[in-house]
Amino acid sequence: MDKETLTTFLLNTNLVSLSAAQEIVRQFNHKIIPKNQFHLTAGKISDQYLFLEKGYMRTFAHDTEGNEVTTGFCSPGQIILEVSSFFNRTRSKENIQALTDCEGWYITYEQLNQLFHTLPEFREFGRWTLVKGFSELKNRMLLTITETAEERYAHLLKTNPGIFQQMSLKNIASYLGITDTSLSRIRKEFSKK
Amino acid sequence: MDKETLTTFLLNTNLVSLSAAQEIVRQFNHKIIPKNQFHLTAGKISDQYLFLEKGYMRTFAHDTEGNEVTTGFCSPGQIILEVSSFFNRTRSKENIQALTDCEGWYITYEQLNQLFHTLPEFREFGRWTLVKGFSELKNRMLLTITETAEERYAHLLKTNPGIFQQMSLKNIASYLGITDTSLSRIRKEFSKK
DNA sequence: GCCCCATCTTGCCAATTGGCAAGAAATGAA
DNA sequence: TTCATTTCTTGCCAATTGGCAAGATGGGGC
Repeated sequence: MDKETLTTFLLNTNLVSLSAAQEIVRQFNHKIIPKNQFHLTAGKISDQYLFLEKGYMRTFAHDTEGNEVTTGFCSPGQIILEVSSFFNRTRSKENIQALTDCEGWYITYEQLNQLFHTLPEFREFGRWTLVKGFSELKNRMLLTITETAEERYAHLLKTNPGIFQQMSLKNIASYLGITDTSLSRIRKEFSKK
Repeated sequence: MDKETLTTFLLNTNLVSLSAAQEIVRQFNHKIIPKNQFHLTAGKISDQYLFLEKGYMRTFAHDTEGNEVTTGFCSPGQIILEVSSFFNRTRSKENIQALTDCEGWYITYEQLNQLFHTLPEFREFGRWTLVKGFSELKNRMLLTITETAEERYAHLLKTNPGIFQQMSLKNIASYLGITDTSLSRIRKEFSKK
């Protein structure tokens, strides 16, 4: 149980000094989430700003017909939270579930604000995290409305092949915005090339 | 040329006091953007944190084949910037163009950071802005991958009918992720109901 | 080993969307 | 007004994706 990975992560952003990183890291608490358990459940207020050290998670919501839709995928080395719920203190519409046994470090909303207040460097880090998440979502949005399902599949396969080891094809299909039937067919066509 | 709308906007968030709002507003500079002119051009670094007081704008990017894709729509009373470019000081991939004669108030990146540094209340406001943009994009993403083009059209018509007065159907089509031909057909079907 | 259950694939057909080109309608300039 | 240009609609057909149900596959428990 050491926080080296988190410290390295903070330092690699080039936004926080070593001494600041150490002070930040001191606040984080250890967390273990066994496979299939939830880090966050829809209806609750997201209150943990989590750094995922080991394992994989997915986020999912429900569409207007009540079907489960995978909205995101979390790999080790990422900050994980439901932004809107966490910062607005509102009930989350999303669930965050462990796909494998997971391990990480978290602080509460209270602790985060305390750190934001006392450490400008951590504020910078927090902003960087938000901006990064925002940009990635924007890229995904552009791909989604401009490319075909097959192109989106190819793109995912190229940029994030690891997903296919962790998440069922059904979940990947809903993440891509298609049915599992279509994904299966696309994979068949794709493997011929 | 007065900044009342901006002041009201700040106060309505319930995040800034009147005295803080007045101090913030003092920093903003007036800006006029005639119809069809660009507020931001792809390749440039977004350096204006703009409050749009009058007029409408759209943001657009280019897909992998080089086609123009409308990625967003800006109405009066919104903060307008290319988040990633502005905060990371990187070249924007997006353009922001006036659809009508526009008028607003802006501060530079430099000024924004100065205000963030001296006024915690403005930091709160800045965070609120980012979180709001993020949540809206997430909602749009969920709609995009779960609903049909017709449902997305109906949704847009319901939540933002004003767009249809400002933006061409071709631009609205690319915003919805379909061709103008399909949108035309969808509108025809839709008007029968 | 065997069975059960969830996941994945496939076949059939329908619905949605795209591509292209021609024509209609609206807009703007002179 | 007239003309030119852009925008929008429509017809035809092809490609993509969905819905459903049956069958194949594979992993976990006993």
